Amino acid sequence: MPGERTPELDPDEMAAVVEEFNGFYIRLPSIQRLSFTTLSVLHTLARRSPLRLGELTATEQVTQSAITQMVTRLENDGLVERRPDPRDGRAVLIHLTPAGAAVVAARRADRVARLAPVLDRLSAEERSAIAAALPALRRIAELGESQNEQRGRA
Amino acid sequence: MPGERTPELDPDEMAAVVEEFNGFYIRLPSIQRLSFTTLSVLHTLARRSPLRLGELTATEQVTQSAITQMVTRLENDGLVERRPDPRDGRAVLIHLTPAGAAVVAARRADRVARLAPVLDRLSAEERSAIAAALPALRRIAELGESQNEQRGRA
DNA sequence: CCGTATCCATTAGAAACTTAAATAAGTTAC
DNA sequence: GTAACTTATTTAAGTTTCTAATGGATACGG
Repeated sequence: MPGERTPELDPDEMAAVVEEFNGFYIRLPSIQRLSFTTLSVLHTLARRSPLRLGELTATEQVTQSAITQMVTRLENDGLVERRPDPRDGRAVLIHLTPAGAAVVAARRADRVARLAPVLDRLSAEERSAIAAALPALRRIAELGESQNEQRGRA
Repeated sequence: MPGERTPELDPDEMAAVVEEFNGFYIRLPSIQRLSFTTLSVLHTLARRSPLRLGELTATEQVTQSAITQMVTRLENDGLVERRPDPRDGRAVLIHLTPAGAAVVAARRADRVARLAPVLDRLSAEERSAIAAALPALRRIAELGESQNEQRGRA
């Protein structure tokens, strides 16, 4: 049909839905022995490890002193590792260890296990609609990240 | 065409994308004076207020004592209000005040203001894909919630 | 009623964070 | 090369927020 209208994307509606969805999604994992900030650090490292301690501080909402202390705790727990940065002797590179990656993976697996049965209750059309939107959501994350890097530099 | 294949929705991929997207989305608001748990409580109340203190405890990952103390702080700040439950003399109903609702709304507005320019950089197709997926995402949140209620009862 | 369970508050102490200042080592610019 | 800046650690005191344990009031079921 010629006059077919592509659906409009309203940022307000999107924000409302995302918050609603996240309210559900965030509560999916059953295991919750680590604090929110700690999990956030591990998750950040899971996506881009190694990271300098300063870079890690920039992504989280705590002071640099707090990150230093947290990394020390995580290192004692064997979840991360400090290594020298060959390109800058002052810096420290924080690496996620296999054990640390396992924690993140376990949480992901836990979420998937609880998410999958819910997805099964959707219609085929609903599932395809979500599948079709995933690349765009991924691209938002990419665009937003490069934007934040520029914000950080300013 | 007859053999058209609807795209498959892989739970693992969805979890990966959602986490990636959330990494961006969570960091959108600039104002960050309240702790994560506090914001979570306010947000929960924004969707379903009033709530008994015990119900609030069930939704968050902290002890009942921590919720009692947090509600006291929030009450001093004028963001929530304690009122007796007419149906149960032991219980307390936590109401979100207009000031509390304003905090949640301000955060939402802040997010939208930062989200909108990123959405503008997407293609029209990407935007429609997301718009088309929103109802399904909303339904997941609904389905997941009723499921969690059953989990809570068990 | 009376015992028991439920709901919330209170207390004390622990954990994690902030601020601030001092240190140390490495890099950069002149 | 030297001064100025950066990066990270350490220490200490103070604050916030959490847990654990206890207690008090109300509801509920024989």
